[in-house]
Amino acid sequence: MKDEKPTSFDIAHLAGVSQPTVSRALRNSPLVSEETREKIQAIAKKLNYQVDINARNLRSKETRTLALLLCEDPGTDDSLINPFFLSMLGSITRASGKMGYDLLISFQQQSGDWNADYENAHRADGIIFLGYGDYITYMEKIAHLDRLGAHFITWGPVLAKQPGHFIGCDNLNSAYLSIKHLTDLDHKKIAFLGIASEHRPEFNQRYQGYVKALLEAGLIVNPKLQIDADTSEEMGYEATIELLKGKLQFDAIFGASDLIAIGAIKALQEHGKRVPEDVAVVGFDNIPTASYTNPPLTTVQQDTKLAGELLVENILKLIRGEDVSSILMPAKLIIRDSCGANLS
Amino acid sequence: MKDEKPTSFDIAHLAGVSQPTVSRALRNSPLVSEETREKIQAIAKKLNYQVDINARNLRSKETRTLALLLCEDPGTDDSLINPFFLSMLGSITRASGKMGYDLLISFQQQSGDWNADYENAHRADGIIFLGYGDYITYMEKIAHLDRLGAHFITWGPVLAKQPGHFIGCDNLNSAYLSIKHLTDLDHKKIAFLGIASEHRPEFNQRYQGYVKALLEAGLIVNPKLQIDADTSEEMGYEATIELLKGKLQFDAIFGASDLIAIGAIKALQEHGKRVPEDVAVVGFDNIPTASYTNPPLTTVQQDTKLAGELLVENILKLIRGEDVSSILMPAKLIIRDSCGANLS
DNA sequence: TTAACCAATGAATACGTATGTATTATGGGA
DNA sequence: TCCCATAATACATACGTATTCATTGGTTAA
Repeated sequence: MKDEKPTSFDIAHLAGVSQPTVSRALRNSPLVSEETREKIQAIAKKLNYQVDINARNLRSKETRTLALLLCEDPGTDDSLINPFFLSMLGSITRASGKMGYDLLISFQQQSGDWNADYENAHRADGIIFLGYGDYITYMEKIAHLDRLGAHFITWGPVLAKQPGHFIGCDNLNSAYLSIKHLTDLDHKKIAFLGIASEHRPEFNQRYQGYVKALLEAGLIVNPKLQIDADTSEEMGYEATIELLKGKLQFDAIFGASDLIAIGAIKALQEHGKRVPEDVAVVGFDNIPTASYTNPPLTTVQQDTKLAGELLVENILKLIRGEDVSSILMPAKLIIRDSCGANLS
Repeated sequence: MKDEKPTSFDIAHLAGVSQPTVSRALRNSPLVSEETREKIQAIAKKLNYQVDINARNLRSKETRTLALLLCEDPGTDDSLINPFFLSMLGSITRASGKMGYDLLISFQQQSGDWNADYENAHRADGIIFLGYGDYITYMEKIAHLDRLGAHFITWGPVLAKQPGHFIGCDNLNSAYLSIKHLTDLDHKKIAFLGIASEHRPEFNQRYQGYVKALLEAGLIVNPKLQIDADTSEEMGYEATIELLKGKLQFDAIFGASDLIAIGAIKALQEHGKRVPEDVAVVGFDNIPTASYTNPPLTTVQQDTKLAGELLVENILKLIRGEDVSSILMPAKLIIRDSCGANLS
């Protein structure tokens, strides 16, 4: 029907007032009389008027938009994302909506210039990093962002003396609890499937929890039982094959993520090992599929809903210039059948 | 270090040219000499200059942003979204990024004023609806959007004489294939779990495919074997309980979505029915979990990657004013163990 | 009665970019 | 030599809003 979007001038004209008065009236400024405000708001409603976001943002230098950046693994080209991230994504979307912020989502290569595209271009007031790729590389980028005064927060491992702000799972204690569960069930030769290098500190922290639990149970830590595997079913599968090919005995596997654990179960079963009778398995993340594996996977549940809310809450604090400190989130062990029953 | 974001005027000053020349140089306009352009671009790079998106959008009345709207079911308050939608979301994000568009994501109540917030406010050039809630209600909203000349496309059932533009799965034929698979395996009393009303046309289409396959196999269609269930494990579970409580015999269940089928399997097994020996089960969507249920679920795979790409491609066509027609996407039957082996 | 004051509104302007028009310089053809 | 076409650039302005400052009319206190 109407071709042209109405502007505040149109409304001003119709109401017989000036444009600034319209602007004020629509923002419920106390500077306009109640009578005028009501008249203006009625006209605005009738015309289906909406403030032009771009004009407003240009003028007020604020976007009320957050950017969510997922670092894309160059390897995986198809659209299968880590289900744990998807769950986080859902909770972040809701949380930012609740706070009146729009959410801009983007997949980025780690090689890209992250800041350029978002805050610097006034596209968003702040950035939430969900998957950041390689940690060492990320740190270099962070340093740059920080120098530019960008507002950003990261879902990732909380370390000492870290630049930027992080919210992450208490990997060490969560992994510790998992392993303790295994040792309590009398498992003695527990393999760790996951990258333990500095490039993946969250896995590294889980490895530390693993070591702590073993030592506490009086068991020997055998580094040969640690096999590198990144978060995917394939990597978990292959790592398990490698383990099976080796000469070392093992009676349990800690998969540093559910996908790894799922791949492990598959490999074990294909090679005639029963889970949990021959080999117990635990995972990490509690992705939806974890309760449907056969047997159902004992794993560590991360509270993605709370995590999303905290990420949003804290990035908003940063935007407002308030102080923020990194947050370590406790996780919970979900016990299912993949570890076997307590034999004691 | 620097407090103020540099503007095109700053660059112009440094380069000894005017601001419009900077604008043109950065957009590679043929109106500026190569020499000038290179000088300007070098300065821009050094200053880490980025065009202010808001100013550009205000001026050019274009946002290069798409909005993705998920209609939020008022019932489910937590952040567990339908995994099928999450998969679509991932593919849409990638596709729009590939086309140079930003993606704005929002969960909406069906009661909200969808258009107001996005295109009308110049926040996005077009809208992709992923979950639209109740179809009848949605149609009313669509009519309004259409009248306003909004650009939008919907992932949903393709029907005759539909306003707006839809891209959706070929529900009828896909369900037909599933049921035919069951009848080929000699199942005769097949239940349909899913809402078959006009409020959920995609389920309705699946029901039509179900009917078609039964008739073709010379079987009787018993409406009592259709039980309402919306897409969730709980609803599938409850519908199956209802089925079990009834006096009707059945030897197979078609779950109108994987989540329904998963709930059905759970209910069946809890009540001492073996799957697939006593009751075969098929699902729809091929969510990641489908291959991990016990037994693994035979289901219909939707090509979410292609769907996401088509949605983005076509909304861009609409934005450019090109013609677009609705698209019906073929799906593929994924045969797993939940239907049993061919007995013939 | 008058000065000071407050409430309500209008006028002017800035935000940073993109584009239509005007201007300058340069070169070629007659 | 002069004119015109063309290339390159500058000038002026529009986009729609929000804010600062100025103005108006009416009210209160001295």
